[in-house]
Amino acid sequence: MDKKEQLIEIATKLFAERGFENTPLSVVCETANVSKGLISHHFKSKNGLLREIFLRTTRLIVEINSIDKTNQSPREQLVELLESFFLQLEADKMFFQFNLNMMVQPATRDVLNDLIKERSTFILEATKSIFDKIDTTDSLVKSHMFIAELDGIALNYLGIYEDFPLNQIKELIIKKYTQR
Amino acid sequence: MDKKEQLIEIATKLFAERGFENTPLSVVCETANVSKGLISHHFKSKNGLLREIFLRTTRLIVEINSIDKTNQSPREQLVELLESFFLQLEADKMFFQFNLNMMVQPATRDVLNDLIKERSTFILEATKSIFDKIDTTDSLVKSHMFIAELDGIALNYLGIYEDFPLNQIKELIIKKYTQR
Amino acid sequence: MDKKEQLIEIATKLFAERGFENTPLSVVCETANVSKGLISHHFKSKNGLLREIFLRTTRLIVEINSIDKTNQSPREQLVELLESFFLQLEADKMFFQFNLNMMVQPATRDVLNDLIKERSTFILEATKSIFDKIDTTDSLVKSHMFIAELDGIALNYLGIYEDFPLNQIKELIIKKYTQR
Amino acid sequence: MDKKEQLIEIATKLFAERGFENTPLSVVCETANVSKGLISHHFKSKNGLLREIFLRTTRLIVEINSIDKTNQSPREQLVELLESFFLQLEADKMFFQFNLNMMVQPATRDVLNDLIKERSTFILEATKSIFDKIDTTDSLVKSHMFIAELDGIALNYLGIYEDFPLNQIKELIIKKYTQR
DNA sequence: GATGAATGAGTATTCATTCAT
DNA sequence: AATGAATGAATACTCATTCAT
Repeated sequence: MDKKEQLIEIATKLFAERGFENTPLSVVCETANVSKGLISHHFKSKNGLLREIFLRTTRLIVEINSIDKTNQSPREQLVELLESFFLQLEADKMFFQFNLNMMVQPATRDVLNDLIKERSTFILEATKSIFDKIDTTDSLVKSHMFIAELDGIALNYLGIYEDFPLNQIKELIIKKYTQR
Repeated sequence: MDKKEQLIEIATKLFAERGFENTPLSVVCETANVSKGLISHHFKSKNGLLREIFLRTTRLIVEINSIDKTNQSPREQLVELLESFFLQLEADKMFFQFNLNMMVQPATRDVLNDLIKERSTFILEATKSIFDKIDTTDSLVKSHMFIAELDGIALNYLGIYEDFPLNQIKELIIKKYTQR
Repeated sequence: MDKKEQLIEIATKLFAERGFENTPLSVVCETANVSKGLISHHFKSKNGLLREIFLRTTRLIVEINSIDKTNQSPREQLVELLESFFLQLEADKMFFQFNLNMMVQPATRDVLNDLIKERSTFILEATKSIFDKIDTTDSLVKSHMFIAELDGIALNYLGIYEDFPLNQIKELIIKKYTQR
Repeated sequence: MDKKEQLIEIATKLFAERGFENTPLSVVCETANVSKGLISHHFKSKNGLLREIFLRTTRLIVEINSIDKTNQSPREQLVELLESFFLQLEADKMFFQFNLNMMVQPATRDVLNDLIKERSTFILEATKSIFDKIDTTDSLVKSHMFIAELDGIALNYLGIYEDFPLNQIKELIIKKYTQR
C-alpha cells in the first residue's frame, strides 16, 4: 500500500470531519500509521498537503463534467446534474463538508485562493454552457442562481437543519427546472 | 467606556474577518486595548466569548423579526424581507461572513451547537409563518428552499465569486416570489 | 456571621484538602461567598492568609498543652497525650493533613519558616519536659523519637496506607511507653 | 548525550528541591538545555514526566530490596536495612524530600495514586517478610510501626528540626531492634 | 468593611517544521 | 522513501494582586 496515497485519503477524511485548522498533523500521521517526516517529504508542508487534496477534488469534478453528453437535451442534462448532485450529497457528505469548509474559512481560503478561483470558474462555465443551450438571456445570472441554490441546500442539509427535507426539495427543484 | 462591550465589538469584527480559530486572544486584546485576564473574567474562556457574541447576534435577528407587520400582505412581507436581506448583505458582509463561518466549521459548531439549533429553528418558523399565510401546501419545504437560496447567495457572494451579480440575482428572486 | 472568620474557616479546609498551591483564592472566595478584595483587605496577601491560619493552629496546640497537669504522673501524661493524639488523628484528619502539607512543601515552608520553628520548638520542649520527669538521660533524643514516631504514624495513616491498623498501633505504642 | 535522560535527571533534582507545583517546566528545560516541546514529545505532559520519575524511583527501591539476603539472619537484615536507611538519608536528602513531597501533597497524590499504592504495598510486604522470620505475631502491625518510625524520622530530620540528632536516634533504634 | 472590574506576569500545552539517520 | 527526536514560536488559560467605588 502506497503511504502517500494512504496519507491523502486519511487527511481528506479528517480535514472534512474536524476542519483543517483543528486537525493536527500528529493526528493525521497516527491515523495513517505514518511518520511525521513523511508529510514534509511528500508535500513540503501542511498547506502543501491541503492544496494537493483540493487539487484532486477539483480534478474529480472536472472529470465527471467531461463525460460526453451530446446525445442529451440541455434540460435532460440539467436534470441529470441535479440527480447526481442530490445522490452524492447523501452518499458523500464528507466531500461537501470539506469543500464548504475550505470556501468559508478565511485561513484556508488564503492558501487555496488560486485553486478555488480555478474550480469555481470551471463550474460556472460548465453550468452556463448548459443554460446557454436553453436560452442565452440572462444565462450567466441564472447559472449563478442555480449554483447558489445547490450550495445553499448543501449548507442547510449538512450544517444547519437536522431534519432537512432533502427529497422533497429535490423534487421541487427538478420540477422547477423541467418546466418550460 | 465599557471595556466588556468594547471587547465584544472588537472580537465580533475580528472573528468575522479572520475566523475564530485563526484569531488569537492576544490580537483581540491588543486591538481592544484590554488585558488578557479580562476575557477570563467576563466570559470564562475564548469559547465563552464566542457564545456571547453568537447569542447577541441571534437576539438581533429575533428583534428585527419581531416588528409588527400585520398591516402588510404576506407577499409584501416576503419582498421586504428579501430587500432587507440584500441590503444588509452588501452593507454588513462581516455579519454574514461570521455566521457562515460558525455554521460550517466543525470546531465552532460543537461549541455553539445548542445556540445554532435555537436560532435556526426560530428563522425557519418565522419564514414558515409568512409562507403559511400565502398557501399552507408544502409551506415547510418552501420555507427551507427559501432559506437555502438566500444562504447559498450569501455564500457565493461572499466566499466564491468575486464578480457575483448580486443586483441581478436580487431582481430575479424578487420577481420569482412576487409572481402569483 | 463575621466574613473574616468565615474566610479563615473555609480557607483552612480547602488548603488542607487541596494543598495551598493548588487552591486558587478565587475558589476560596466563591466557597466563602466573599469578594476577592476582602482577602487583600484583611490579610494583605494569600501568604498572609496562610500565616494567619498557621498561627491560629499553633495557638490551639499551645492552649491544649497549657492545661495544668501537675496532678498527673509523667507516664500518665504521656498516655493522655497519646490518647488525645490518636483521638484527634481520627476525628480531624484535615488538621494533620494541613500541617504535614505545610511542613513538607518547600514553597510553604519558606513562607512559614519562622512560625514552623516557633511551633516545633514549643512541641519539643513540652515533650521533653515530660520525659525529663521520668529520666533525664537522653531525654532530648527520646523526645525527638517520640515526636517522629507520631508524625510517621500520621503520615502513613493519612497519606499512604488505606488500611493502616491505627488502633493496634495505638495499643502497641501505649504499651511501650507505659512499660517501665 | 541522551536528552531524555538528561531531562529526567534534572527534573528529579528540581522537583525535589523546589516541589513539583513550584517548578515550572521553563526552568526544567532551561536547566537541562532542552526545548519545551521535548517534554511533550517524550512524556506527553508535566504529569507524565512526574510519573516517569516516580516509576524509576520505585524501580530503584525494588532493585535494592531484591538483592539476595538468604545468608543473613532476619535481625541482621533489619540492622542492615536501618544502616542503609540512615546512610542514604544523610547522603541523598533530595531522594527523601522528593518522595515525602509526593506523598503529602494532594495534587501530586492524585497524579501518582496508583504508583504510590504499588510502591507502598511492595515496601510493606518486603518489611513484613523480614519480621515474619523473627516472629509472626503482630508482624503486620510491627511492620507498619517500623515503616512509620523511619518515615517520621525522615520527616523530622528533613523538614522540621534543624538540629535533629540523627546519629543518636539511629543508635537508639538499632539497639531497639537488636534486643531480643 | 466590602465589592468586583481590571491587570499582567506566568505556565502548560500544542503543533508545524527541521534534520540527522 | 521513511523515521522520529528535537525545536521554538504561538496560544489559551490561571491567578494573585490592585484599586476605584
